[in-house]
Amino acid sequence: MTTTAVRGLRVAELATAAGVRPDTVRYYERAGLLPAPERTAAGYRSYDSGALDRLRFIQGAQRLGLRLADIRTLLTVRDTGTCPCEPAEQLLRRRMAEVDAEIARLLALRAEMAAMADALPSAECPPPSPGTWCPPAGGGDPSCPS
Amino acid sequence: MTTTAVRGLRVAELATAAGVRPDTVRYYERAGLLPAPERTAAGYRSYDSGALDRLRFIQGAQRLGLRLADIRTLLTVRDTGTCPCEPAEQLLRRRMAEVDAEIARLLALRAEMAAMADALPSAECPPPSPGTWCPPAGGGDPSCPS
DNA sequence: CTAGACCTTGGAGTGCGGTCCAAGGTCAAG
DNA sequence: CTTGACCTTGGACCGCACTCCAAGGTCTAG
Repeated sequence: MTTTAVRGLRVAELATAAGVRPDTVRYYERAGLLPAPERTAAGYRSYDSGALDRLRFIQGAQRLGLRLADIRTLLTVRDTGTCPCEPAEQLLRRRMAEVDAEIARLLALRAEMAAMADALPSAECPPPSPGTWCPPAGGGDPSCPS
Repeated sequence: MTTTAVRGLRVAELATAAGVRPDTVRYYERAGLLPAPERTAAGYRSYDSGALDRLRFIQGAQRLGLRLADIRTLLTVRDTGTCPCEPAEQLLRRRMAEVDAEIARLLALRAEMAAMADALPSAECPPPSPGTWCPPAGGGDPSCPS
């Protein structure tokens, strides 16, 4: 057998491999997302490649917009040996609904902003007109130009 | 004429009129978004309708996603008597670009999530399969189902 | 006159996900 | 043996926009 003395990754190596900072790795440990790793005689954290997988999973889930608390839940389920697909699917669907809502909101916003930008051409405003405004955004108030 | 002793709004009245909390109004004052209002003999803040306009403007700008610091800049310009259209237009365009980028990001994300949701049908996972996963999201890894 | 609803202030806390710090220990190169 | 790069810990701090708190003052209805 290969002697299993593979000298685990130190925290900075793991962090670099995943593209995060050492502090972030330690933070995840404190937050319960990464298990406490083995330690060298000197007390240094020593990670195996499983930790990198886990870290990458966290990043993937985070990219979807899941919060660390959700991700922790998923990881906890997995750690029981159960596949976390079921909770993951729920989170996924919930998050998809959120994303859809956000897209809709932003599209509406974008349209509104475009209309606004139109309404102020290259805009020469009569110098002192305090009290009126450009972006009150609410109910059509192109009070500024023309 | 109506005697102009219109008894200005107290902070809670202004806040209610705008749909925010009194603390928020005071916070805006501290943050330099609302000018220090007149005070009654007892030291109570007393607002006129201009404050409500201003507050509504802040809300409109905020709805566009502008940060309070940006809004303060706009308000500061206006307070000189100059129309803030020019800075407003810059902020508007910058923010539009941000919104566009965010929309694009979310659309890509949504597509990815939809593909993922497809990939886990109603998903019966072989009970203990730790190490593999559902949402690592990175490079196509439907490791969980089937 | 008293109860209760409002007002004042400065400062602390919230949530989220980190990020930085100081004081001290460890390790490898030169 | 020294230098410098790493590691350890607990805790403070960041940004953002609030939100809440305590301790005290004021106002108004009954």
